[in-house]
Amino acid sequence: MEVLKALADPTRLQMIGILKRSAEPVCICDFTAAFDLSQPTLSHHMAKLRDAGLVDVSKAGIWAYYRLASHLEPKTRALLDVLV
Amino acid sequence: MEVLKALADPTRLQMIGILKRSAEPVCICDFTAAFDLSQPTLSHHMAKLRDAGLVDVSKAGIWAYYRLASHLEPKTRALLDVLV
DNA sequence: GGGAGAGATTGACGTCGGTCGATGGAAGCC
DNA sequence: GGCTTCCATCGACCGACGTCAATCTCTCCC
Repeated sequence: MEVLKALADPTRLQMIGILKRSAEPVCICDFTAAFDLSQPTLSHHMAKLRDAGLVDVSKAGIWAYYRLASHLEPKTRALLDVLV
Repeated sequence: MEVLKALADPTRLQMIGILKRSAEPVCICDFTAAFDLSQPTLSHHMAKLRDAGLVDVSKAGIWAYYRLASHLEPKTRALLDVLV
């Protein structure tokens, strides 16, 4: 349910799509370059995805690298396979 | 996307679940009995589902019978199979 | 025609959510 | 230490959403 709400936003769905298609973790700075939205807004969206358990974050020095959560529930994974 | 927003509400997701599990069309009066929400609220939710193309409605005299839309996109059908 | 019942629509209210600017905090570099 | 850069958080604004009471529309039946 919280997952569903997190995905029911165009920006976040696009974010998840990028993360799903990317083998490498992606830093916020890449999203700010791609999305024509302010950095706080993207950070807010990423927090929603994080709270929903959809992404994992790892900080490396100054940068924060996000990737699709490694251990998703089968139901959630099926959802992502349908959506993105 | 609009489908996703329509499903990202507990009441509407439950409604869709009822319709998906029911072989017979369901009238609004059945929902008002089941949901402890006012009739206008349920009508409003049903309108959202209708606008998203998720349900079909057929009026029979006084009653309005709803059922899962007969021709759903494969993607949408897969979504429902995962969610409900 | 007139009354009754089912459902849709309207108007209003409170809350939630997306967005931004400003600020805060941590890490690296001079 | 001081500066810069990246990211998170805060405060505020505004539009969207869920909810209800009241009203409207339509159909059926007397």
